[in-house]
Amino acid sequence: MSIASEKVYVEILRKLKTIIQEGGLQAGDKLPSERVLAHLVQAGRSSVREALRSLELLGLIETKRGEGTFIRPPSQHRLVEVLASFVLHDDATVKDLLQTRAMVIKECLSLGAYRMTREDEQALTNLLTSMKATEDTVLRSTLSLQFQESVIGMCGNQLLYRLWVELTSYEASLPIGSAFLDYDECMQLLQHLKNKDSDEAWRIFSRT
Amino acid sequence: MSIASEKVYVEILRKLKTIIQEGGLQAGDKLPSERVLAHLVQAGRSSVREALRSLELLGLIETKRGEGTFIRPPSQHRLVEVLASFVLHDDATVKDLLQTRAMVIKECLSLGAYRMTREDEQALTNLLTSMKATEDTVLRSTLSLQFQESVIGMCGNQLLYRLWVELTSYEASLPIGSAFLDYDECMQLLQHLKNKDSDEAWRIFSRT
DNA sequence: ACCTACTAGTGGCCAGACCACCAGTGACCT
DNA sequence: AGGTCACTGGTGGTCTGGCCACTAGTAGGT
Repeated sequence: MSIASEKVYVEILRKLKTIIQEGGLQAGDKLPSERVLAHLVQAGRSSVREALRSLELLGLIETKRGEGTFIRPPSQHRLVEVLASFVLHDDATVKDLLQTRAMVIKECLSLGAYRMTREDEQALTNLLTSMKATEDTVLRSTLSLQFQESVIGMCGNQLLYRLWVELTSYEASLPIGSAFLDYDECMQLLQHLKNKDSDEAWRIFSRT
Repeated sequence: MSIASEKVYVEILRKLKTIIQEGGLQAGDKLPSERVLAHLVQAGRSSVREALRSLELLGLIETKRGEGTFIRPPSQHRLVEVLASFVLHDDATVKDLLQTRAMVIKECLSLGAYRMTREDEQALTNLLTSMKATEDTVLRSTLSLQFQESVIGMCGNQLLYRLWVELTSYEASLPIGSAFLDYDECMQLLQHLKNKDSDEAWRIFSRT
């Protein structure tokens, strides 16, 4: 037993993280099987499963019966969403989340406006034309989200980007939700970014 | 099996939620034992444990060997910690970290400046006098940290506060010099906050 | 009245079993 | 040679039963 007699599944989580890091595993990669992991970590399979289950619930990994366990891309995390589903209707918490998300967006915009390259511009423009072309509302909202994701990503700060992803996945699960921007808004957003006017860009988000 | 042949532990989570709601269980209350739950939910104990473990990782419940499982108050939820442990350590660069922390501080200051009460002011002043009184450098830095912590906490956003805590503690573990404020800086900070001048307050932090 | 030892109940952990499922493989038939 | 199909090994999904360590309450002794 370790010095601190820590719970086994927490220990496993830690070791799992080092396994992932040292193995250089990326999103989509396959983890060792539960039985192998149990042997690697010198623990029972059930303990390994307890650890994996925690991660699965959070959307950090995905398990497929008959195939294996795979690492999920950050865009599929459900950290905030899960917590929110259990802590119901806490107004203060909701306010905190929305407030924090707003802050992240604002910061990403002000960083991104000055980092936007010609390629970024082109990619965003392409998304816009795709948006205009389609009538499928589902596809439209997907593109809208992709547009936002690209804009946020331009900030060049991986940490902020992932924060935004987590917080947004929560907002999307809200009944009111609707974190989508329509075509016009996206276009204006792009224009403001071209002008490096992050304040105006932010206004697009805040006026909903 | 349910219609969608959902995974048992997810089903258990759902039932658990209804058990909590219908039982009117509050923070601090004790849940049924794992064996009882297994019987209630018509599942094996290991599946129940997998569900409970997920909740424990998030800090939604607390398990005490020999006693039982208890519901935790929202203030002890571990959303940020878990998020940080998986988002922070792998690909987060130092630049991202500092940038994000700076943003959190800035936002907390601008929120906090307008929420500061007489009590807050008094508490901060007390900390300042303690700081001035001591010569012990260790104690001084502790007080400095406490001062910052109080300032950040005034923003009234638990999420932001905990983000700051995580980011700061992580930053402190880096070889980079840490961010303590000396007595004079704390005093100026307090003065700016009194004037509700969050921009000037922020300058104290950013000039290091 | 106080301490002690016992007991029942709890979570912590594990080994093993069986199932459903998937992918690859090889034999078989055309 | 090409295509089909049953088989097989490996995987996660789940349950059972067991043993341990720990806690709190209790019955018993002093």
